[in-house]
Amino acid sequence: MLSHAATLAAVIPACGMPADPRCATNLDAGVNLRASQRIADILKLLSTTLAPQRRLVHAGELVYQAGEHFGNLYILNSGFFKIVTLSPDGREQVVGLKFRGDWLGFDGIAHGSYSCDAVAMDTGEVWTIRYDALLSACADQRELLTVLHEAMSREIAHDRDSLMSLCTLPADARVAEFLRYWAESLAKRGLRTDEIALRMTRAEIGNYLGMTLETVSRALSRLARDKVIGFASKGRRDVLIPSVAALSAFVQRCLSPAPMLQ
Amino acid sequence: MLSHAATLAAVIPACGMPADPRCATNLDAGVNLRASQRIADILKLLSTTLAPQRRLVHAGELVYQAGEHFGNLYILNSGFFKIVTLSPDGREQVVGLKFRGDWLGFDGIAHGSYSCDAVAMDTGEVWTIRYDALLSACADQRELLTVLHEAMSREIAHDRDSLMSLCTLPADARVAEFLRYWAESLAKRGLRTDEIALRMTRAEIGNYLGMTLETVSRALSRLARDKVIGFASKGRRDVLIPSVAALSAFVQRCLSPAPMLQ
DNA sequence: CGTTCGATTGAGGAAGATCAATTAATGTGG
DNA sequence: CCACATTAATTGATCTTCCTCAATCGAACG
Repeated sequence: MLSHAATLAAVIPACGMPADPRCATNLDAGVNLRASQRIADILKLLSTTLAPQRRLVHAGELVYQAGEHFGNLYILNSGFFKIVTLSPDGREQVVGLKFRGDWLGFDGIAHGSYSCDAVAMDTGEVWTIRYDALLSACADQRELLTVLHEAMSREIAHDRDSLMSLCTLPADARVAEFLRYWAESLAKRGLRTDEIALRMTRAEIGNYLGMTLETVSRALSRLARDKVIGFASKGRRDVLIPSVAALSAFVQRCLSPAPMLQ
Repeated sequence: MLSHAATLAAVIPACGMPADPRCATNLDAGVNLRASQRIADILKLLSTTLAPQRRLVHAGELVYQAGEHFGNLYILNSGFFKIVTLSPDGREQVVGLKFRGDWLGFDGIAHGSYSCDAVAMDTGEVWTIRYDALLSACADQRELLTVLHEAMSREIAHDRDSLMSLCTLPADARVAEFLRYWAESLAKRGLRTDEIALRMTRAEIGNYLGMTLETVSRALSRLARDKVIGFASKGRRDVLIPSVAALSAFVQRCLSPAPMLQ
């Protein structure tokens, strides 16, 4: 059994869902520990070399705003944030979610002004770094430039993943994948994933995933019915995720039209 | 009438669609001329300071491949390219289109290997730049670093626009917006936009826009029926765009449910 | 000249949007 | 602390959009 799993892993190295869920948990534990440590290291590096201005923000407050003159990049030390763009004709769209260690404001570099709003979804700490000061510091410290480019690269790669999910997954799978990504993000920051507090309304989730709030609600109900997720005792805002692997499995099940139970 | 339009423009300053199309054309001509010149300047700068290896690629050939070890960034001197990602479970997705002056390979910086394929859609010239050589050059020349960061920033901002289109526009509008973006991209490179050769099949366009090839075909037929686009005499691959502003107007018409002719 | 691939168009069906009603959670002022 | 108002979530019924399946047509190519 173990050897079979090992063979599978060798054949499909990029596959995110090994046969044995416990195996995945153990593997991921190591990966997440390293990721969590790396985020901490980077924050420490930035803190010591740049002495960023620290700012506490509360739910609903803006880190920066569309149209505002670009001059700073922001790094999240804690909290959860959403990136919202507003089109000229009034369409509003959540285009990103940000966690501890993530950078904000890259979109401003090219245009000279930010093209979106960055909104706190709960209380958090934001570090402000002047872009020109960062560039100066990068001249001395190559490590800093590497960190910056990695952050931008990761954002580009992740946006492409989002595009893929939007284009290829049916609604139920998109919701499951959304929860999986949220749980993964928490895990990579050393946080619990068995009970997560989505700080977004169904409408916000739906907006982010390109569907209506009713469809989100139905998808969540279906996930709960299939025991892939649960709801916390108080309210249905907090989601219980017994197994992140089960979420991945649900996504795959949506894609294979073969064995659809009832 | 004119004063009414002027009032509207004042109220909605960010609106991309002035009342008088000729006005838009004249304005855009200036913007595009500057954009075209800027692209040429950047290519010249890169060429002189980095002496990149130049490589000719033909339709269907890969610039780089998913999984390949990261070491280079690529700059397009000519041609049209698509970025394709393949998920572990076999879903294939066109996640980007690239033109002269665009950079390829940013996604590789974070992971250490590219996460997608870059495929030429016709004959073009690609410049290869070693990433570490680029960083070294950036240490001496601040201008180079600015150019690099602007390119990454633009990619991030554009990915968000794509996300917004996917999430908020109905199929017909998405196709119109796709054509508008393509035309805009050509204009910014000093190329004609009244007759454009889409080097993609309906299936590829549909994949990129998150819809089926039949829906793309029907959308194009509808656009042609409404005289927003036309088809070149030979075949229906090449699209005639008498007015880019008319494409924008069509997108807006799809969004306002009010005056739907028949 | 037939073969193949891409595009178009139609008919039917399914996923998801819209509309509407109900319930649950949250907050507010008395 | 409660009655009330408000906002969020759920669920059902219906309708629209888009997908799927299928047939036809056209262009390119050996």
